[in-house]
Amino acid sequence: MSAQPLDSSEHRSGALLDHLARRMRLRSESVLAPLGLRPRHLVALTVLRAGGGTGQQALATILEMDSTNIVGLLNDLEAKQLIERRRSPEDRRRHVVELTEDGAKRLSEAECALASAEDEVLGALDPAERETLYKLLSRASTGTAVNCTEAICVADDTC
Amino acid sequence: MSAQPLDSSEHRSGALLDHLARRMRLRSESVLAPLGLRPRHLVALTVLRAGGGTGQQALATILEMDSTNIVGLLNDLEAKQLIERRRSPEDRRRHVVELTEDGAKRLSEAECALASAEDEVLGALDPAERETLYKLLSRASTGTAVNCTEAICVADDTC
DNA sequence: AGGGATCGTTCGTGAAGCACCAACTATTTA
DNA sequence: TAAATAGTTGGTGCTTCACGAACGATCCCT
Repeated sequence: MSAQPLDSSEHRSGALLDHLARRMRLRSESVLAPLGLRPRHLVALTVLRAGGGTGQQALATILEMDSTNIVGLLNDLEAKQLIERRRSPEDRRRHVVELTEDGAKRLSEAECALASAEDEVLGALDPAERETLYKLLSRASTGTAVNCTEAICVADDTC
Repeated sequence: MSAQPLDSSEHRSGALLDHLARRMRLRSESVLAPLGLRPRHLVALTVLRAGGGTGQQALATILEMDSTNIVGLLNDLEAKQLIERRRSPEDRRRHVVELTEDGAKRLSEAECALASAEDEVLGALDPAERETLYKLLSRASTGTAVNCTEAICVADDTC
């Protein structure tokens, strides 16, 4: 699928993506530590916010992680009461994972805390460009557009 | 520097960046293996192509890696004759690192080989959007625009 | 009711990436 | 000459991660 041949000018984003993600992650770690979160957790929470109510096998597919490793990740998050696992009524084998209120709040806090990190890494881009970047990344990461009705960053003082 | 306060709508790209980079990296590894390269090598080569002729300490700063680990990375690349270390005439302590012809060629090959991976990961974006993404990432990663006079993918059959 | 498949879970193992420290050489600079 | 800098080497330990094996619970099909 998607055998669309690109034009002659080949601009591969892979390495750049990797590079920027690394730089972002390095800064994120120190900022996120006081919140008890790690970059991976952030990714998971973000995905959950975007497409909540997924079983954790589906989550494993989205995050492209081994399902056994998903368990540990979710254990962390559940211990902190940022997510909830509920058994699906339709299929009681299934654990439906959802963000709790605390989780959404913590995610917003984390995003606020990351503002300075992002300013550093994306310093060369103006706000409009960052918004464009966000939209592109968002579309790419979910395959479908993520409706932006969340994350108003109501949280605390740091913002 | 860059204490520009963002507007009210908070869209943090960090997690998405991480997510996409991971997906890309997973696919890249298998594709790159036959070329004897790893994603990290690709990143280094890409940075070198963009801002060649840097000392390796500067490289460490750009890549935000420990300089001791840079050495190993460059050793790999030099052993494959993809880069050259030359002593700077001005400061003979310094090793100026530059892409060799082989290196540029190999990089192009690698980028071609990554086309399918990128198609998968960025499948939701059309070519114009990918180009936009590339430009944004490129600007962000170097701080300044990268002149796009390279990587015409002259290489081989796979492209 | 029985049998096979599926979801989540736990445990363990091994490889890889990476930060960090310490020591050394060659070279520049004060 | 002494101190600082660029690169190199070697080692140590932490963390992440993929992968395998086994298990209970549950669904689905016959």
